[in-house]
Amino acid sequence: MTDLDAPLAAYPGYALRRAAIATMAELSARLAAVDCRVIDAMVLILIGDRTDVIASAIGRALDIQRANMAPLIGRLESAGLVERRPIDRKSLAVVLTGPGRERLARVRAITETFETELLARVPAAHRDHLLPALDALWRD
Amino acid sequence: MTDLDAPLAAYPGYALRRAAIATMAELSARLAAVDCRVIDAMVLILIGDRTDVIASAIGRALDIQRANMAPLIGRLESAGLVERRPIDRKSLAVVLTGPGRERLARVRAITETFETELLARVPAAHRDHLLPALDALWRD
DNA sequence: TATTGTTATACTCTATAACTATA
DNA sequence: TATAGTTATAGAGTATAACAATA
Repeated sequence: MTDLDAPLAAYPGYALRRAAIATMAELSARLAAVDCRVIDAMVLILIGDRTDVIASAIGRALDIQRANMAPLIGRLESAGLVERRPIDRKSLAVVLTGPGRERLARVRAITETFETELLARVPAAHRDHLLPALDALWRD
Repeated sequence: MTDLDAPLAAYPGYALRRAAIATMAELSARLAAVDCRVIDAMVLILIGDRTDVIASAIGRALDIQRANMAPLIGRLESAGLVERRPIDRKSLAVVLTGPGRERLARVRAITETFETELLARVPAAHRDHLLPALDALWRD
């Protein structure tokens, strides 16, 4: 039967929404294998080897409200993946633990595979345009 | 200061997520002026002049669970924008009312402007590649 | 004065299960 | 047997307000 969403098909905003929902659902399913959510993976990758990253800065970089960082980091800490290290008497660095670094390695492997496959699904003629086009829509 | 999200910057999946969240937040803010959510706008545009569209079919087309269609259509009905017309003793067509068609006209105007501006923000060299690239990521 | 971390809270969105009724 | 509509419910995800403590 004819596509019922034909009236929306020409809108890049619609395609952007549908593509993001579909791909994030797929990534979410893959990260479940290592007990991580998409947001957890982003935070772990962002921290990496650094020992100077505070929760507020992570929130600003990923557009997560400061108030929502507390339970997020708390969950990662409860899972033994990160620890809070005092920088001064006000700020706490969020640092990966040993198990956190092991988890990051697995998260990186899943993410790299996912991103490679995502890009491979884009026809070659359009492939190199995707990232710059998307970046123009939110980095500015 | 250096971008804290540098370790994520090369991932198209990350850019896709950020771009979708940013653009949908903008569209959401604009549609609030006519008391519509993004999902409402999509449903109104999808229905248009048709009188043969049932809630389940809308759900399949937009990837909304059947169970979540009931309150969604109920809300549009309470707002006087749609009515339910029996097709047979099992199915109900969701049809725009007079006020629904007026609202749709305003929604279309906002959406067209939004989509035009969205595309204008993409550098010309990449512009025509965006929709086909995105479509490849979820239509298949 | 601005920033950090935190708690509490409310709202939206979404997914699942279960039920009734009809094609 | 499959589909349509509905209700109830639980889990994410997110936004706001407020507070104490420190830069």
